[in-house]
Amino acid sequence: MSPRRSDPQARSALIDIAAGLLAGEGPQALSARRIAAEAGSSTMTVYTNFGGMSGLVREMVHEGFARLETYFSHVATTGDPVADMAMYGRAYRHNALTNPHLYAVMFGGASPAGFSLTAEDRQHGRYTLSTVVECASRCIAAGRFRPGDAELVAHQLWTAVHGLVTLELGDYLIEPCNAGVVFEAQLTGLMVGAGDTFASATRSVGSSLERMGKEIVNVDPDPSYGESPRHGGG
Amino acid sequence: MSPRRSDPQARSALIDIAAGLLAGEGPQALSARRIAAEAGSSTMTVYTNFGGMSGLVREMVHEGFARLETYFSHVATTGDPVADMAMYGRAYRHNALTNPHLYAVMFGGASPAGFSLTAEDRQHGRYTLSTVVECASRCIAAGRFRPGDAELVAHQLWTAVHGLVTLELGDYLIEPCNAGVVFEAQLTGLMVGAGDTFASATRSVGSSLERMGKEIVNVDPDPSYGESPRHGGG
DNA sequence: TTTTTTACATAACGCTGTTATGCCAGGCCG
DNA sequence: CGGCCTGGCATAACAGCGTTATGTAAAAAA
Repeated sequence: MSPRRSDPQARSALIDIAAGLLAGEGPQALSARRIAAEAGSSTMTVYTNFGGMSGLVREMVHEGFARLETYFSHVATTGDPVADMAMYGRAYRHNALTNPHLYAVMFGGASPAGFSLTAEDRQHGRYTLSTVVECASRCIAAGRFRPGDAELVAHQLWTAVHGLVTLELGDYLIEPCNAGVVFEAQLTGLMVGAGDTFASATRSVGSSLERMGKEIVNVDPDPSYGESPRHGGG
Repeated sequence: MSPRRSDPQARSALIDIAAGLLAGEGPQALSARRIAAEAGSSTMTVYTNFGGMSGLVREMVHEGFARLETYFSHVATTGDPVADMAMYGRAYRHNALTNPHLYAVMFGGASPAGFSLTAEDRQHGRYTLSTVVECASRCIAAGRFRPGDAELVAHQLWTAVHGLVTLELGDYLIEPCNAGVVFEAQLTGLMVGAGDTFASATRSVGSSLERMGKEIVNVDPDPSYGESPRHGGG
C-alpha cells in the first residue's frame, strides 16, 4: 500500500495486532498470514521485522513479562513483607487470568509448533521475579520467614503459584475445588511453610520425611517407553 | 503391504509408535505422515483408528495418566501418611521427568496446534489423583494435617508440584536454584503448611494476610490488551 | 541525477491435518 | 461355489502453515 521506509512503529504495530489476535481468537490465530492480512501487508513484514514467527512470538513473550512487571510495580508496599508477598502472588495470578493465552505462550509453549525460548528469554523472564526475591529477603530479614536462601523461597512461591495458575487456565481445577479457594489456601500454606514455625514444625514432620528413601526412582513400569534420560535424579 | 482386516492391535501399535516418536524426537515428530511412515502404512490409518490426530493425542494423554497411575501404585505404604504423601510427590515428579514430552502433551498442550482436551479427558486425569486425595484423608485422620477438605489439600499439593515440574521441564529453573533442592524444600514446606501447626502459625501470619485487600485486581496497566474476560475473580 | 540499499509483494517449496476417491480383500448370502 | 457388499486402506488432492527466492519500487546515499 504505502511502502514507507524504516517505519519504527511497524514492529510494535505488528506486535499489537498479534497480541490482539492471540487474545481474541487464541493461539491458532497466530499465523504469519493472518497477522499480515490484519496489518494489510504481506507475510514478508513478519520476516523483515522479526526474522520469522519465532522472533515475533519472542517479542510477545517479552511483552507478557512486561505486563507482569507492571502488575508487580502496582503492588503497594504495606510495610508487612509477608502481606506484600501474598499480594505479589495475587498479582501474578491476576496477570495470568487477564492474559491467559499470552501466559500460555510464555510458559506453556502454546505457539508455533517448533518454537522454543532462548536461554536469554528465560533469563529475562526470571529477572522479572527479582522483585519477589527482594520481598523474600525482606521477609527473612524481618524474621517472618526462616533464615535461608531468599531466591529459593521465591522460587518455591513462584512454582507453586505458577502450577495452580497453569492448571486453572487448563480447566483442570473444577468445582467444588474452586481455584480461588485453592489459591488463597495455597498462599496461606506457603507463608506458613516458609514461616518461622518451620523449625518447630520440622520436628514433628521432618522426622517422617527423613525416613523416606528415594527408591521410587527405580520403579519403571514400562522401560520400552523410556524417553530422553533427562531425569538426573535432582 | 499386508492389508489385514480388523486388526485389534493396530490401535495400540500406532500409539506405541507415536509414543516412541514423541519420546525420541519431540512433539514436532508427532505428525500423521511420520507415524504412518513409521508404521509402514498411510495416513488414513490414523483416521480409521482414531478419527484424526486429536484422537490419537487423546489416547496418548490417557497413556500418560496410566503411567502416572502405575508410578503411584508402586508407592509402598509406609504407615506414615505424611511420608506416603511426600512419596507421591516424588513419584509425580519422577514420572514427569521420565516422560517429559508426554507430560507436556498432557498439561502443556504441546500437541497439534488446535488440539484441546475434552472435559472427560480432564476428568479422567483428575481421577488419577484420587490416590493422593485418599492419602490426604489419611493425613487428616491421623491428625498430621489440620482438619479440612482432603481434596483441597490434595489439589494444593498437586498444583505446587505440577508448577515446579512444569518450570523444570521448561528449563526455567537454573543453578544455583537446583530443581531438586527446590522440590524437596517445597515438599517440606507443603507438609508443614498443611500440618497441625497451621492453627498456631496462622495466628502470627494470618493477621497480616487478613489485612490485605484485593485492590490489585483493579489495576489494569494496558486495557487495550485485555483478553477474554476470563478472570472472574475466582 | 544516478546508484545503492532495502522493505515489501508475489509466488513457490515443503510441510501439516484432513478429505474425497477408488481399490480390493474380507464376510455374507444366494 | 459365485456374486454382492461392506469397510479398511492407499492414493491424490485441498487448504493451511512457516519459510524462501525473486522481482519491484521507493527511500537513502552519492
